[in-house]
Amino acid sequence: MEKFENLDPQKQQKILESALMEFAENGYGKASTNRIVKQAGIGKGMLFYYFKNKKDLYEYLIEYSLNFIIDEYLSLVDINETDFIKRLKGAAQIKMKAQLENEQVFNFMVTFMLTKDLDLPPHLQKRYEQLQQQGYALLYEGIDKKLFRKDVDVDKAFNLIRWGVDGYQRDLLQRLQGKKMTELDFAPYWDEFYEYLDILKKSFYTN
Amino acid sequence: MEKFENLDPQKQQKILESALMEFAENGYGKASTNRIVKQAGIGKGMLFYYFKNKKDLYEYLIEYSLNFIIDEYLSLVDINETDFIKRLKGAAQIKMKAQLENEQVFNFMVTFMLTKDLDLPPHLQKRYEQLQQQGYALLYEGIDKKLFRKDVDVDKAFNLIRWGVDGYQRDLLQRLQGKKMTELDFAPYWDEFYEYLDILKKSFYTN
DNA sequence: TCTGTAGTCGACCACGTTGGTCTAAAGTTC
DNA sequence: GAACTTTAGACCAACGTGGTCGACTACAGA
Repeated sequence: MEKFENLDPQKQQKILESALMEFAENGYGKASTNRIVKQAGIGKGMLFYYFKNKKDLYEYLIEYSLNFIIDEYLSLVDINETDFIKRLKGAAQIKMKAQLENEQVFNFMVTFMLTKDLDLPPHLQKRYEQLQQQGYALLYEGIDKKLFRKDVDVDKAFNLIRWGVDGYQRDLLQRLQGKKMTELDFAPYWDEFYEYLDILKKSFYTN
Repeated sequence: MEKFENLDPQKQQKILESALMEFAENGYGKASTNRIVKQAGIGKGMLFYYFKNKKDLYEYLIEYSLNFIIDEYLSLVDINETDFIKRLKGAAQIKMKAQLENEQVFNFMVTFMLTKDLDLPPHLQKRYEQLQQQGYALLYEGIDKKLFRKDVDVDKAFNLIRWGVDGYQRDLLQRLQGKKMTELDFAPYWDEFYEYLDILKKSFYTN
Protein backbone atom coordinates (compact mmCIF):
# COMPACT_ATOMS: atom_id res chain seq x y z
CA MET A 1 0.00 0.00 0.00
CA GLU A 2 1.66 3.20 -1.15
CA LYS A 3 -0.53 5.20 1.22
CA PHE A 4 1.12 3.52 4.14
CA GLU A 5 4.62 3.58 2.78
CA ASN A 6 4.61 7.33 2.20
CA LEU A 7 3.89 7.85 5.86
CA ASP A 8 6.25 9.44 8.36
CA PRO A 9 8.65 6.53 9.09
CA GLN A 10 8.28 6.92 12.82
CA LYS A 11 4.51 6.52 12.73
CA GLN A 12 4.88 3.77 10.19
CA GLN A 13 7.16 1.91 12.55
CA LYS A 14 4.79 2.33 15.47
CA ILE A 15 1.91 0.88 13.50
CA LEU A 16 4.03 -2.01 12.31
CA GLU A 17 5.18 -2.79 15.82
CA SER A 18 1.68 -2.67 17.25
CA ALA A 19 0.31 -4.89 14.54
CA LEU A 20 3.17 -7.37 14.66
CA MET A 21 2.82 -7.66 18.42
CA GLU A 22 -0.92 -8.14 18.28
CA PHE A 23 -0.73 -10.87 15.66
CA ALA A 24 2.24 -12.47 17.38
CA GLU A 25 0.36 -12.77 20.63
CA ASN A 26 -3.02 -13.78 19.28
CA GLY A 27 -2.64 -15.29 15.84
CA TYR A 28 -4.65 -14.02 12.91
CA GLY A 29 -8.12 -14.91 14.07
CA LYS A 30 -8.05 -13.59 17.59
CA ALA A 31 -5.97 -10.48 16.87
CA SER A 32 -7.99 -7.30 17.30
CA THR A 33 -7.74 -4.33 14.98
CA ASN A 34 -9.14 -2.19 17.80
CA ARG A 35 -6.20 -3.05 20.03
CA ILE A 36 -3.81 -2.40 17.18
CA VAL A 37 -5.02 1.14 16.58
CA LYS A 38 -5.17 1.89 20.28
CA GLN A 39 -1.64 0.65 20.79
CA ALA A 40 -0.43 2.50 17.72
CA GLY A 41 -2.14 5.69 18.82
CA ILE A 42 -4.06 6.21 15.59
CA GLY A 43 -7.75 6.36 14.77
CA LYS A 44 -9.59 3.32 13.59
CA GLY A 45 -10.21 4.90 10.24
CA MET A 46 -6.56 5.23 9.38
CA LEU A 47 -5.77 1.53 9.57
CA PHE A 48 -8.40 0.81 6.94
CA TYR A 49 -7.27 3.78 4.95
CA TYR A 50 -3.77 2.31 4.72
CA PHE A 51 -4.82 -1.32 4.36
CA LYS A 52 -8.03 -2.40 2.78
CA ASN A 53 -8.83 -4.96 5.48
CA LYS A 54 -7.42 -7.13 8.22
CA LYS A 55 -6.15 -9.80 5.86
CA ASP A 56 -4.43 -7.23 3.70
CA LEU A 57 -2.63 -5.89 6.74
CA TYR A 58 -1.64 -9.39 7.80
CA GLU A 59 -0.17 -10.24 4.45
CA TYR A 60 1.70 -6.98 4.38
CA LEU A 61 3.23 -7.89 7.73
CA ILE A 62 4.29 -11.28 6.46
CA GLU A 63 5.98 -9.80 3.44
CA TYR A 64 7.64 -7.17 5.57
CA SER A 65 8.89 -9.75 8.06
CA LEU A 66 10.17 -12.11 5.41
CA ASN A 67 12.11 -9.28 3.82
CA PHE A 68 13.46 -8.12 7.13
CA ILE A 69 14.64 -11.51 8.28
CA ILE A 70 16.20 -12.41 4.96
CA ASP A 71 17.84 -9.05 4.39
CA GLU A 72 18.91 -8.24 7.94
CA TYR A 73 19.74 -11.70 9.14
CA LEU A 74 19.98 -14.73 6.91
CA SER A 75 21.73 -13.16 3.95
CA LEU A 76 24.30 -11.49 6.19
CA VAL A 77 25.62 -14.73 7.65
CA ASP A 78 28.98 -15.67 6.22
CA ILE A 79 28.21 -18.86 4.34
CA ASN A 80 31.90 -19.28 3.48
CA GLU A 81 32.83 -19.90 7.07
CA THR A 82 33.21 -23.68 7.16
CA ASP A 83 33.68 -23.97 10.91
CA PHE A 84 30.23 -24.80 12.25
CA ILE A 85 30.70 -23.17 15.61
CA LYS A 86 32.24 -20.05 14.16
CA ARG A 87 29.38 -19.81 11.73
CA LEU A 88 26.83 -20.07 14.51
CA LYS A 89 28.79 -17.48 16.45
CA GLY A 90 28.62 -15.05 13.56
CA ALA A 91 24.96 -15.83 13.01
CA ALA A 92 24.17 -15.22 16.67
CA GLN A 93 25.75 -11.79 16.54
CA ILE A 94 23.86 -10.78 13.44
CA LYS A 95 20.62 -12.15 14.76
CA MET A 96 21.00 -10.34 18.05
CA LYS A 97 21.62 -7.09 16.24
CA ALA A 98 18.57 -7.59 14.03
CA GLN A 99 16.48 -8.59 17.02
CA LEU A 100 17.37 -5.45 18.93
CA GLU A 101 16.53 -3.40 15.91
CA ASN A 102 13.13 -4.97 15.48
CA GLU A 103 12.09 -7.29 18.24
CA GLN A 104 8.51 -7.83 17.16
CA VAL A 105 9.35 -9.22 13.75
CA PHE A 106 10.90 -12.31 15.25
CA ASN A 107 8.04 -12.92 17.64
CA PHE A 108 5.63 -12.53 14.78
CA MET A 109 7.52 -14.97 12.59
CA VAL A 110 7.64 -17.59 15.34
CA THR A 111 3.88 -17.45 15.83
CA PHE A 112 3.29 -17.36 12.11
CA MET A 113 5.47 -20.38 11.42
CA LEU A 114 3.90 -22.62 13.99
CA THR A 115 0.28 -21.65 13.61
CA LYS A 116 -0.37 -21.00 9.90
CA ASP A 117 -3.96 -20.02 10.57
CA LEU A 118 -4.35 -18.43 7.15
CA ASP A 119 -3.07 -19.72 3.85
CA LEU A 120 -0.81 -17.52 1.85
CA PRO A 121 -1.08 -16.13 -1.66
CA PRO A 122 1.39 -17.91 -3.92
CA HIS A 123 4.03 -15.21 -4.09
CA LEU A 124 4.31 -15.13 -0.30
CA GLN A 125 4.27 -18.89 -0.09
CA LYS A 126 7.22 -18.94 -2.43
CA ARG A 127 9.17 -16.37 -0.47
CA TYR A 128 8.41 -18.26 2.72
CA GLU A 129 9.88 -21.42 1.26
CA GLN A 130 12.91 -19.46 0.19
CA LEU A 131 13.40 -18.38 3.79
CA GLN A 132 13.15 -21.93 5.06
CA GLN A 133 15.61 -23.15 2.49
CA GLN A 134 17.99 -20.34 3.29
CA GLY A 135 17.73 -21.10 7.00
CA TYR A 136 18.56 -24.69 6.31
CA ALA A 137 21.55 -23.78 4.17
CA LEU A 138 22.81 -21.52 6.91
CA LEU A 139 23.08 -24.48 9.21
CA TYR A 140 24.15 -27.32 7.00
CA GLU A 141 25.70 -26.12 3.76
CA GLY A 142 29.44 -26.17 3.31
CA ILE A 143 30.30 -27.20 6.84
CA ASP A 144 33.68 -28.81 7.31
CA LYS A 145 32.93 -32.11 8.96
CA LYS A 146 36.56 -32.94 9.45
CA LEU A 147 36.71 -30.63 12.44
CA PHE A 148 34.52 -32.95 14.46
CA ARG A 149 35.60 -35.76 16.73
CA LYS A 150 35.85 -39.01 14.91
CA ASP A 151 34.05 -41.02 17.56
CA VAL A 152 30.69 -39.22 17.46
CA ASP A 153 28.06 -39.03 14.78
CA VAL A 154 28.53 -35.67 13.07
CA ASP A 155 24.84 -34.97 12.56
CA LYS A 156 24.09 -35.61 16.19
CA ALA A 157 26.95 -33.36 17.21
CA PHE A 158 25.48 -30.69 14.90
CA ASN A 159 22.21 -30.92 16.69
CA LEU A 160 23.67 -30.87 20.17
CA ILE A 161 25.66 -27.77 19.34
CA ARG A 162 22.61 -26.12 17.80
CA TRP A 163 20.47 -26.97 20.80
CA GLY A 164 23.16 -25.62 23.08
CA VAL A 165 23.26 -22.31 21.26
CA ASP A 166 19.48 -22.10 21.13
CA GLY A 167 19.22 -23.08 24.75
CA TYR A 168 21.59 -20.36 25.85
CA GLN A 169 19.69 -17.80 23.86
CA ARG A 170 16.37 -18.88 25.30
CA ASP A 171 17.77 -18.92 28.78
CA LEU A 172 19.22 -15.45 28.38
CA LEU A 173 16.00 -14.12 26.99
CA GLN A 174 14.16 -15.36 30.04
CA ARG A 175 16.70 -13.91 32.44
CA LEU A 176 16.45 -10.56 30.67
CA GLN A 177 12.68 -10.64 30.56
CA GLY A 178 11.20 -7.21 31.07
CA LYS A 179 14.47 -5.35 30.95
CA LYS A 180 14.78 -2.65 28.33
CA MET A 181 16.96 -4.30 25.70
CA THR A 182 18.14 -1.02 24.27
CA GLU A 183 19.78 0.28 27.43
CA LEU A 184 21.63 -2.85 28.35
CA ASP A 185 25.28 -3.78 28.29
CA PHE A 186 25.53 -7.04 26.43
CA ALA A 187 29.27 -7.50 26.74
CA PRO A 188 29.18 -9.86 29.75
CA TYR A 189 26.52 -11.99 28.09
CA TRP A 190 28.57 -12.27 24.96
CA ASP A 191 31.54 -13.35 27.04
CA GLU A 192 29.43 -15.96 28.75
CA PHE A 193 28.18 -17.12 25.38
CA TYR A 194 31.72 -17.47 24.08
CA GLU A 195 32.61 -19.60 27.09
CA TYR A 196 29.82 -21.94 26.15
CA LEU A 197 31.09 -22.05 22.60
CA ASP A 198 34.56 -22.93 23.87
CA ILE A 199 33.14 -25.79 25.84
CA LEU A 200 31.26 -27.00 22.81
CA LYS A 201 34.42 -26.83 20.76
CA LYS A 202 36.36 -28.68 23.38
CA SER A 203 33.67 -31.32 23.55
CA PHE A 204 32.73 -31.95 19.95
CA TYR A 205 35.79 -31.02 17.89
CA THR A 206 39.05 -32.90 17.62
CA ASN A 207 41.62 -31.11 19.70
CA MET B 1 -16.54 -29.35 43.59
CA GLU B 2 -17.96 -32.67 44.76
CA LYS B 3 -20.67 -32.45 42.09
CA PHE B 4 -18.01 -32.75 39.45
CA GLU B 5 -15.94 -35.35 41.18
CA ASN B 6 -18.85 -37.77 41.56
CA LEU B 7 -19.29 -37.74 37.81
CA ASP B 8 -18.67 -40.67 35.50
CA PRO B 9 -14.86 -40.63 35.20
CA GLN B 10 -14.97 -40.77 31.43
CA LYS B 11 -17.12 -37.66 31.13
CA GLN B 12 -15.06 -36.02 33.84
CA GLN B 13 -11.93 -36.64 31.83
CA LYS B 14 -13.47 -35.28 28.67
CA ILE B 15 -14.45 -32.05 30.38
CA LEU B 16 -11.03 -31.70 31.94
CA GLU B 17 -9.31 -32.23 28.62
CA SER B 18 -11.50 -29.74 26.81
CA ALA B 19 -11.02 -27.11 29.46
CA LEU B 20 -7.28 -27.66 29.77
CA MET B 21 -6.88 -27.39 26.03
CA GLU B 22 -8.96 -24.24 25.78
CA PHE B 23 -7.06 -22.48 28.55
CA ALA B 24 -3.73 -23.73 27.24
CA GLU B 25 -4.39 -22.29 23.82
CA ASN B 26 -5.96 -19.01 24.86
CA GLY B 27 -4.95 -18.13 28.39
CA TYR B 28 -7.55 -17.31 31.01
CA GLY B 29 -8.97 -14.16 29.51
CA LYS B 30 -9.56 -15.27 25.96
CA ALA B 31 -10.62 -18.82 26.77
CA SER B 32 -14.27 -19.43 25.98
CA THR B 33 -16.61 -21.46 28.15
CA ASN B 34 -18.82 -21.92 25.10
CA ARG B 35 -16.05 -23.66 23.24
CA ILE B 36 -15.29 -25.78 26.27
CA VAL B 37 -18.82 -27.14 26.57
CA LYS B 38 -19.09 -27.69 22.84
CA GLN B 39 -15.80 -29.57 22.76
CA ALA B 40 -16.75 -31.57 25.84
CA GLY B 41 -20.17 -32.40 24.40
CA ILE B 42 -22.16 -31.15 27.39
CA GLY B 43 -24.74 -28.43 27.79
CA LYS B 44 -23.76 -25.00 28.91
CA GLY B 45 -25.71 -25.37 32.10
CA MET B 46 -23.68 -28.31 33.31
CA LEU B 47 -20.37 -26.49 33.41
CA PHE B 48 -21.84 -23.91 35.78
CA TYR B 49 -23.55 -26.61 37.71
CA TYR B 50 -20.21 -28.30 38.40
CA PHE B 51 -18.18 -25.11 38.83
CA LYS B 52 -19.60 -21.90 40.10
CA ASN B 53 -17.90 -19.75 37.48
CA LYS B 54 -15.04 -19.52 35.01
CA LYS B 55 -12.48 -18.60 37.63
CA ASP B 56 -13.53 -21.47 39.82
CA LEU B 57 -13.02 -23.87 36.94
CA TYR B 58 -9.65 -22.36 36.16
CA GLU B 59 -8.42 -22.75 39.71
CA TYR B 60 -9.67 -26.30 39.80
CA LEU B 61 -7.63 -27.02 36.69
CA ILE B 62 -4.53 -25.52 38.24
CA GLU B 63 -4.87 -27.60 41.34
CA TYR B 64 -5.55 -30.69 39.27
CA SER B 65 -2.52 -30.04 37.08
CA LEU B 66 -0.20 -29.32 39.96
CA ASN B 67 -1.25 -32.55 41.60
CA PHE B 68 -0.86 -34.50 38.42
CA ILE B 69 2.58 -33.21 37.60
CA ILE B 70 3.88 -33.60 41.09
CA ASP B 71 2.38 -37.03 41.67
CA GLU B 72 2.87 -38.55 38.24
CA TYR B 73 6.15 -36.93 37.30
CA LEU B 74 8.32 -35.02 39.72
CA SER B 75 7.94 -37.20 42.76
CA LEU B 76 8.62 -40.35 40.76
CA VAL B 77 12.08 -39.26 39.63
CA ASP B 78 14.80 -41.09 41.50
CA ILE B 79 16.44 -38.32 43.45
CA ASN B 80 19.06 -40.74 44.76
CA GLU B 81 20.56 -41.22 41.34
CA THR B 82 23.66 -39.03 41.53
CA ASP B 83 24.63 -39.39 37.88
CA PHE B 84 23.17 -36.31 36.18
CA ILE B 85 22.66 -37.90 32.81
CA LYS B 86 21.14 -41.06 34.25
CA ARG B 87 18.81 -38.92 36.31
CA LEU B 88 17.68 -36.99 33.25
CA LYS B 89 17.23 -40.26 31.43
CA GLY B 90 14.96 -41.57 34.14
CA ALA B 91 13.10 -38.29 34.29
CA ALA B 92 12.55 -38.30 30.53
CA GLN B 93 11.00 -41.75 30.66
CA ILE B 94 8.66 -40.84 33.47
CA LYS B 95 7.73 -37.57 31.86
CA MET B 96 6.98 -39.22 28.54
CA LYS B 97 4.73 -41.75 30.24
CA ALA B 98 2.87 -39.00 32.10
CA GLN B 99 2.60 -36.94 28.97
CA LEU B 100 1.04 -39.76 27.00
CA GLU B 101 -1.40 -40.36 29.79
CA ASN B 102 -2.51 -36.75 29.93
CA GLU B 103 -1.14 -34.57 27.18
CA GLN B 104 -3.19 -31.47 27.90
CA VAL B 105 -1.97 -31.04 31.45
CA PHE B 106 1.52 -30.23 30.29
CA ASN B 107 0.40 -27.79 27.62
CA PHE B 108 -1.79 -26.11 30.19
CA MET B 109 1.04 -25.81 32.69
CA VAL B 110 3.38 -24.31 30.11
CA THR B 111 0.88 -21.60 29.19
CA PHE B 112 0.02 -21.03 32.81
CA MET B 113 3.63 -20.65 33.89
CA LEU B 114 4.58 -18.14 31.29
CA THR B 115 1.45 -16.03 31.20
CA LYS B 116 0.16 -15.78 34.81
CA ASP B 117 -2.82 -13.73 33.70
CA LEU B 118 -4.65 -14.32 36.96
CA ASP B 119 -3.26 -14.27 40.45
CA LEU B 120 -3.68 -17.33 42.56
CA PRO B 121 -5.30 -17.86 45.94
CA PRO B 122 -2.60 -18.43 48.55
CA HIS B 123 -2.95 -22.19 48.86
CA LEU B 124 -2.40 -22.64 45.12
CA GLN B 125 0.41 -20.14 45.09
CA LYS B 126 2.11 -22.21 47.75
CA ARG B 127 1.68 -25.46 45.88
CA TYR B 128 2.95 -23.81 42.73
CA GLU B 129 6.11 -22.74 44.51
CA GLN B 130 6.51 -26.26 45.81
CA LEU B 131 6.43 -27.52 42.25
CA GLN B 132 9.06 -25.06 41.12
CA GLN B 133 11.29 -25.95 44.02
CA GLN B 134 10.83 -29.64 43.35
CA GLY B 135 11.65 -29.13 39.69
CA TYR B 136 14.80 -27.33 40.66
CA ALA B 137 15.83 -30.05 43.09
CA LEU B 138 15.27 -32.63 40.40
CA LEU B 139 17.95 -31.00 38.32
CA TYR B 140 20.49 -29.81 40.81
CA GLU B 141 20.20 -31.58 44.13
CA GLY B 142 22.61 -34.32 45.03
CA ILE B 143 24.37 -34.50 41.69
CA ASP B 144 27.83 -36.02 41.72
CA LYS B 145 30.02 -33.37 40.19
CA LYS B 146 33.06 -35.60 40.20
CA LEU B 147 31.78 -37.39 37.12
CA PHE B 148 32.34 -34.32 34.98
CA ARG B 149 35.45 -33.43 33.03
CA LYS B 150 37.85 -31.37 35.07
CA ASP B 151 38.52 -28.86 32.32
CA VAL B 152 34.99 -27.51 31.90
CA ASP B 153 32.81 -25.50 34.24
CA VAL B 154 30.36 -27.96 35.78
CA ASP B 155 27.41 -25.59 35.81
CA LYS B 156 27.85 -24.82 32.16
CA ALA B 157 28.12 -28.51 31.37
CA PHE B 158 24.88 -29.02 33.33
CA ASN B 159 23.15 -26.49 31.17
CA LEU B 160 24.47 -27.84 27.90
CA ILE B 161 23.32 -31.33 28.80
CA ARG B 162 19.93 -29.99 29.85
CA TRP B 163 19.55 -28.00 26.66
CA GLY B 164 20.55 -31.04 24.65
CA VAL B 165 17.89 -33.19 26.28
CA ASP B 166 15.27 -30.45 25.94
CA GLY B 167 16.30 -29.82 22.37
CA TYR B 168 15.89 -33.44 21.42
CA GLN B 169 12.50 -33.57 23.03
CA ARG B 170 11.35 -30.43 21.26
CA ASP B 171 12.72 -31.66 17.97
CA LEU B 172 10.98 -34.99 18.35
CA LEU B 173 7.72 -33.35 19.27
CA GLN B 174 7.86 -31.33 16.08
CA ARG B 175 8.68 -34.32 13.93
CA LEU B 176 5.78 -36.22 15.47
CA GLN B 177 3.37 -33.32 15.13
CA GLY B 178 -0.11 -34.49 14.25
CA LYS B 179 0.59 -38.16 14.68
CA LYS B 180 -1.55 -40.01 17.16
CA MET B 181 0.77 -40.45 20.12
CA THR B 182 -1.14 -43.40 21.47
CA GLU B 183 -0.68 -45.66 18.48
CA LEU B 184 3.00 -45.05 17.95
CA ASP B 185 6.05 -47.19 18.50
CA PHE B 186 8.44 -45.15 20.56
CA ALA B 187 11.26 -47.68 20.74
CA PRO B 188 13.34 -46.25 17.88
CA TYR B 189 13.04 -42.77 19.31
CA TRP B 190 14.21 -43.94 22.69
CA ASP B 191 17.18 -45.60 21.03
CA GLU B 192 18.00 -42.39 19.25
CA PHE B 193 17.65 -40.50 22.50
CA TYR B 194 20.04 -42.88 24.24
CA GLU B 195 22.59 -42.33 21.50
CA TYR B 196 22.44 -38.63 22.23
CA LEU B 197 22.90 -39.34 25.90
CA ASP B 198 25.97 -41.45 25.10
CA ILE B 199 27.46 -38.61 23.15
CA LEU B 200 26.79 -36.23 25.99
CA LYS B 201 28.43 -38.62 28.40
CA LYS B 202 31.41 -39.03 26.13
CA SER B 203 31.69 -35.27 25.80
CA PHE B 204 31.11 -33.95 29.29
CA TYR B 205 32.12 -36.75 31.62
CA THR B 206 35.62 -37.97 32.40
CA ASN B 207 36.21 -41.19 30.57
C1' DT C 1 -9.73 34.07 0.14
C1' DC C 2 -11.86 30.31 -1.83
C1' DT C 3 -11.77 25.46 -3.25
C1' DG C 4 -10.20 20.93 -3.65
C1' DT C 5 -7.74 17.21 -1.84
C1' DA C 6 -5.37 14.24 1.30
C1' DG C 7 -5.24 12.88 5.96
C1' DT C 8 -7.36 11.93 10.34
C1' DC C 9 -10.56 10.68 13.83
C1' DG C 10 -13.83 8.10 16.45
C1' DA C 11 -18.92 7.44 16.70
C1' DC C 12 -21.45 4.14 14.74
C1' DC C 13 -23.14 -0.21 12.47
C1' DA C 14 -24.83 -4.98 12.39
C1' DC C 15 -23.57 -8.90 14.27
C1' DG C 16 -21.25 -12.53 16.80
C1' DT C 17 -19.59 -14.01 21.32
C1' DT C 18 -19.11 -13.40 26.16
C1' DG C 19 -19.93 -15.44 31.09
C1' DG C 20 -23.74 -16.67 33.39
C1' DT C 21 -29.01 -17.80 34.46
C1' DC C 22 -33.24 -20.21 34.35
C1' DT C 23 -36.83 -23.06 32.95
C1' DA C 24 -38.56 -27.04 31.63
C1' DA C 25 -37.90 -31.66 30.65
C1' DA C 26 -35.79 -36.19 31.56
C1' DG C 27 -33.89 -39.56 34.73
C1' DT C 28 -33.71 -41.78 39.04
C1' DT C 29 -35.29 -43.44 43.48
C1' DC C 30 -38.56 -44.33 46.72
C1' DG D 1 -46.46 -40.89 40.94
C1' DA D 2 -44.15 -37.83 44.20
C1' DA D 3 -39.69 -36.01 45.29
C1' DC D 4 -35.44 -35.37 43.91
C1' DT D 5 -31.26 -34.78 40.97
C1' DT D 6 -29.30 -34.16 36.53
C1' DT D 7 -29.37 -32.31 32.02
C1' DA D 8 -29.76 -29.25 27.80
C1' DG D 9 -29.83 -25.17 25.63
C1' DA D 10 -32.70 -20.85 24.92
C1' DC D 11 -31.92 -16.67 26.64
C1' DC D 12 -29.81 -12.40 28.73
C1' DA D 13 -27.37 -7.96 28.85
C1' DA D 14 -22.88 -6.50 28.02
C1' DC D 15 -19.19 -6.21 25.22
C1' DG D 16 -16.05 -6.78 21.17
C1' DT D 17 -15.83 -7.61 16.19
C1' DG D 18 -14.20 -5.85 11.39
C1' DG D 19 -15.42 -2.30 8.80
C1' DT D 20 -17.81 2.35 7.28
C1' DC D 21 -18.83 7.09 7.16
C1' DG D 22 -19.40 11.82 7.80
C1' DA D 23 -17.22 15.62 10.04
C1' DC D 24 -13.24 18.03 10.58
C1' DT D 25 -8.41 19.82 9.76
C1' DA D 26 -4.30 21.15 7.02
C1' DC D 27 -2.57 22.74 3.39
C1' DA D 28 -1.97 23.33 -1.58
C1' DG D 29 -2.84 26.05 -5.71
C1' DA D 30 -5.81 29.68 -7.69
